[in-house]
Amino acid sequence: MPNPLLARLRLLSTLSEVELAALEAACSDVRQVGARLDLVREGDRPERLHVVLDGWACRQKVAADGRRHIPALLLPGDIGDIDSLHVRRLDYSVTTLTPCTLAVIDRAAALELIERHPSIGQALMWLTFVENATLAEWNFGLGRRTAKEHLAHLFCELLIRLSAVGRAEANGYPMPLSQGELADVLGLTSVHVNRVLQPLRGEGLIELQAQRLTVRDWDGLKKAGGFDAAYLHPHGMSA
Amino acid sequence: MPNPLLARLRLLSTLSEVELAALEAACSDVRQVGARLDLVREGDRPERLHVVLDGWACRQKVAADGRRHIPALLLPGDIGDIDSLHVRRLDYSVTTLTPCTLAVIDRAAALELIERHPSIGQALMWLTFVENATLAEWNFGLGRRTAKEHLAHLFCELLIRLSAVGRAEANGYPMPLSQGELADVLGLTSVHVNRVLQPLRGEGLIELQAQRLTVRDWDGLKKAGGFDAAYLHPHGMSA
DNA sequence: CGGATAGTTGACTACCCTCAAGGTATGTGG
DNA sequence: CCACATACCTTGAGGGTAGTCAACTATCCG
Repeated sequence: MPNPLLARLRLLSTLSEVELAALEAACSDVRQVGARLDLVREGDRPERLHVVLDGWACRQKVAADGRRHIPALLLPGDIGDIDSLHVRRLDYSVTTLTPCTLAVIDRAAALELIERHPSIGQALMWLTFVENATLAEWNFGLGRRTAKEHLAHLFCELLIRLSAVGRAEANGYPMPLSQGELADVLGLTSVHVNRVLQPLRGEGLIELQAQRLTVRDWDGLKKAGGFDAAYLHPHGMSA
Repeated sequence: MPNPLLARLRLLSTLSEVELAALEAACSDVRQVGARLDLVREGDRPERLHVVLDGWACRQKVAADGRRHIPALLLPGDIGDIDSLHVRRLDYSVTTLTPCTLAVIDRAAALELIERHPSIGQALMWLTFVENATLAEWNFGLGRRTAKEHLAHLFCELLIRLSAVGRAEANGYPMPLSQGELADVLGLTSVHVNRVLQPLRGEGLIELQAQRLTVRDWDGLKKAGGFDAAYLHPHGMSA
């Protein structure tokens, strides 16, 4: 199975083959883990970075009273805890949502890699900027979009992101999240996610069944979510 | 007037005096600008970085129908558009909220500075991670906190951030945002901000008048907002 | 077949929005 | 100095989106 982080950076960054090979070598410690498992926990002092090679994971924050929020979905090619490089205390947990294949990189090894290949550092910084842009877009969704718009927008984002790493077909993709997990992404309750899903289905924009989302009307879905992919920087560092 | 970005990095990063001096030299192009001015606009191809030396600015996104959201408040010591380093199209505008003093750094010069001093690149990456953590915390506020909790949380955050750059006293700070601007941060309407402000005043947690916020009961305010400063990484890169 | 998890629906509630009006503060020009 | 304009703040009434609580159904698995 090809490494989706490499596939992504080969297409989007300006890294040379030598640098890509060095990064690939750093991803040699590959592990399989089950679903619903904490890879790191809020408050941990991070010593390892986790690259998602296959499966879905998320960052999550849980308040003292149990309120839960998911500020990031981690898809193949994403680094779950990239800030472990320079931050000494994590303020979120990284949790698998499905069984995952991960590459685990020692923090010290990653820092050494960046020192030897500054371009890799730049590529990681670029990834961080894209995450930042995504977080800002989610902010807008949480504050200024209706639940229906927000959900449609999320479905659009996931199609673009999964396509970039070869995990989607033209008209759909696997959707392993429960309505409760979608709610924790969107800042809603599972009941309301269910209710908002119905008009999206009824208007013929999507189908969602058996852990699989089918986009029936891409233009309509984009319009319903006010979606513009620019914030995902789909053309990479140099465009 | 001392450079607040330097003050911050002197305290929080592991930069040497030589590196700090190099960064200071890069900040030599200082400009004064008025309030409510766009420094860069959504869609721009960025050629300059803007460091806030004094005054308040923000990142802002405006949808086609006029809905507005502010995903970041930029205080002295913040870099308004740090992703200009590696991103070729901005997906937000940077706008001044008050008259500001700015240092303007040419993008190429900044890249050269990082190449010569990799530690400066690491410090900037750390700043980006802290921004990221702040964005994630705002996400939680937008999705999972009530309006009153969210506003209290924001007031707490601003006290910590302004204190770090010497712009707050022990019990308060200048608050130049109108209720409408606060609403665009919190994903509310100005009417509701006004209503939520009243219990915070009535319970003796804060005073807010004449563009100045006074914290009357810090513990109470923290409790009302569920505030824990850890996400701001107030002890810097190495702690 | 039994148990657990997830999805669906209904009734009721509440937080926040919309629309509208009036009040206060500040600045400007005559 | 006053008249006026312009923001911004405050308050009220009514409505809509999303939450809560609860029950029922569907699906998956051992």
